[in-house]
Formats: sequence, C-alpha cells, structure tokens
Amino acid sequence: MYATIPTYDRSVPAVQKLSPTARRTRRLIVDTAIETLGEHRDASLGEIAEAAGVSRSTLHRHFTDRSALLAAVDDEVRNRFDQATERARLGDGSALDALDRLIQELLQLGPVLSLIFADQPLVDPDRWDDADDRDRSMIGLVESGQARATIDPELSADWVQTAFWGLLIGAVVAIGEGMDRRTVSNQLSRTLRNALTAR
Amino acid sequence: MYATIPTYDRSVPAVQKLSPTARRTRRLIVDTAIETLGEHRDASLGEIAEAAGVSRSTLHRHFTDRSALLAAVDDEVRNRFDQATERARLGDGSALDALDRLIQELLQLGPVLSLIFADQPLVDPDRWDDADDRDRSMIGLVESGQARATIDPELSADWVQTAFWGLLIGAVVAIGEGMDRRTVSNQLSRTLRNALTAR
DNA sequence: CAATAATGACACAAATCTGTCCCAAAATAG
DNA sequence: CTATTTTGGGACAGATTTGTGTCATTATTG
Repeated sequence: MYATIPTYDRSVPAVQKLSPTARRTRRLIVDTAIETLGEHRDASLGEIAEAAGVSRSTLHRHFTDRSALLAAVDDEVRNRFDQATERARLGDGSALDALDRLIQELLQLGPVLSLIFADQPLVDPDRWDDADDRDRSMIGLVESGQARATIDPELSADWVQTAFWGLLIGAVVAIGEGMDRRTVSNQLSRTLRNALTAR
Repeated sequence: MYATIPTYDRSVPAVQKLSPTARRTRRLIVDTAIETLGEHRDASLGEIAEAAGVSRSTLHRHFTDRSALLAAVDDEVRNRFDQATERARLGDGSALDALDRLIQELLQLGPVLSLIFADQPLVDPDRWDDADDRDRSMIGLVESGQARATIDPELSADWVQTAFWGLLIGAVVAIGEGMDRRTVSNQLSRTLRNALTAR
C-alpha cells in the first residue's frame, strides 16, 4: 500500500513512500524542470509540464506550489553537484590538479550548471546549509596550493573562486552555443592552469 | 515649439525634438531601467517606474511598449559600451595590454555589464548590426597577439573571447557582492594576463 | 480480472502585468 | 502671469500564470 498522490492534497508524502510510478513521474518532472529552467529561468509551470509530456494537473499533484517544485529542483541539483565534487577527490594531489578534476566533473553536469553558475542563479550553493564548509574547503584548497607555491600567491582565495566560477560559466555558455565540449574542456583546463600557476 | 509627449500617441517623436524636460525624464527612465533590469531582468514596468520615481503613466507616455523601452535601453547600453571600447584604444600597443585596458574600461560600466555579460543577456552585442565587425576585430586582436607570441597560441581566438567574458562576468558579480572594485580590477588584470600569456 | 493508483482534460477564481485612456494638478517657458 | 507641456492618479479590459477542484479514463498491481 503506497502513499497516494492522486487525490488533491496539500501534504505531499515523502518520496520514499511513493509508488514506483509516482516516483518515476516525479523524477521526470524535476529533471525536465532543470532542463527547461536552465534554458530560461522564467519558464511557466505549463511550459515545464508540456516539456515533460505531462499535464499541468499532474505537475500540481506532485508539487502543490511553484516553490515546492523549485525546492525539489534545488535538492536534485545539490545532489548532482555534491556527487560531482566528491568524484573530483579534492584532497588528492596538487591543488591545481584537484581544481582541474573539479572542472572536468562539473562540466559534465550539463543543464544543472546553467542553474548554478548564472549571474542570478536560480539555485545558489551559497544558500545551502553547508555553504560555509564548502567555501572553507575551497579556500583551504587554494591556500594550500599557495603555501606549496603551485598557485600564484598574489591572488586572493576569494578571487580564485570567482575566476574559477567565471571561466566555468563561460565554458557552459560556449558549449550551449555549440562549441565542442571536449575542446572547451581542454581550453578551459589550460586557461585555468595558466591563470592560477605561480611563477 | 517642441514635439509634444503628453497626449497618448503611438508615434513617439524623435528624441532630438523633445523639450528639455521630456528629454530629462526619458533619460531618467532609461537609466533607471538599466539599473533595475540589471538587478533582476524580469522587473515589471511598474517596478521600473517606481524606481525612477515616476508614475507608470509617464513611463508609458515615453515608451508605448515594453519593447520600446527595451530598445531604448539597448541603444543606451550600446553607446556606453562603444565609448568604453573606444577609450580602450585596442589598436595601441600589445594585444595583452589592449585587452587589459578594455577590461578596465568595461569594469567601470557598472550595471550595464549585468545586462550584457549575463548568461542570458537582455542586451546582446551579438545581435547588434556591427556584431560581425566587432567579433572580427576582437579575433584579429587575439590572432595578432598570437602571431607576435605574446598570447598563448594553443588557445583558440573564440575561446579567448569566452574566457575574457567569463572572467569579466565573475568580476562584475564579485563587485556586486561587495568586493572592492579596485582589488577586483587588479586581480582580474593579473589573472587575464596569466591566463593568456604565451610562455 | 478487479481494485487501487495515477493521469488527462476541463473549468474556475484570484493575482499580476500590460496597454489604453481621461482628467485634474503641477511644472515650465514665453 | 498665462499658455503650454508634462505629470500623477486613477479606471478599465485583455492576457497570462497560478492554485484549486472535479470527473472520466487509463495504468498498475495483486
């Protein structure tokens, strides 16, 4: 006996208790929302539903509110982002290599990036509850690189983060505009290394 | 005898024929629109009018359409952008120095930048009629730098443009978030030079 | 197959944003 | 000061989006 979705009900049950079908639909909607909102962040719920090949009723059944959908999107983005970060194993090897791996992993996140790495992000890692930890670990990474004289000591850790993120957003847009992903990835890698290397 | 604004009239007269008062108001609205839209691009006309300290009626009198306002914004942005580019004297000295000067000039454009250098720009230089010239001259600049071995020849001219623009957007956001403009300017300068220098 | 769950197709009201219009008050210019 | 120009404050209709609800149809599953 699953928790039932179809009746109109303001209290949506926890994902774990949903039937496989319901979970599948839910997932479909969130994924589509990520794509659609990535293209233009003011997409209406109708557009998202249509893009997902689902009626607006169904969308509203799974997400009572626009904000509920956005929260789910935030969650999903956060998961993917965290997994990518983990795969990059920031603790291994030199700081530059670590940053390089991080870029590679992030670049593969596709539409998710447009939501995070935008000038006015729809999903802002800075507002996640562990934002401070995240910041600190990034800054620590940069500082350790500087201590070992692999990263230019003239650059502030804050700025390195900014530059990292700026180059990434550029890369994302370039790919979105049709540049070859592999090429972009290589050039980005090289540019980042050039930009940050101490000499 | 000036061309009169107040009566509702779909054909707005040329700016040159407006009374000083009308011209002043018009300018105020456009400037405020640039600021407001820079903060969030989906600001309503009501918000813009309010931010300008002007009634919505007045705004509509000067700009029949939202699109008319946007067109005026586009125009103004383009002017400021072109003037900044001109001040940078891209023809003088080494390509790297030229790019550096360009960055300095652009950084001073403030809110205008948020409109141009966004992931989904409200005002897109690529859609201006001389976009091709602009592109070519930028690419030419980079290529000449590469020919003289001051710019890393491994980087494609397209990518250099992307990186330039990515770093700039990062800098703009950083400033918007409260980082000191001068500091950002310096770090950006250094980063760009590091990123592009041939070695 | 039969029961339960999920969806699609509509309908509806509330909210917001736009564009249009009018008129009285305020500002400006001659 | 007087005539002209410009503005503010409404009112109004149309469009769009959103949240809510119902009901018949289709899927799923035991």
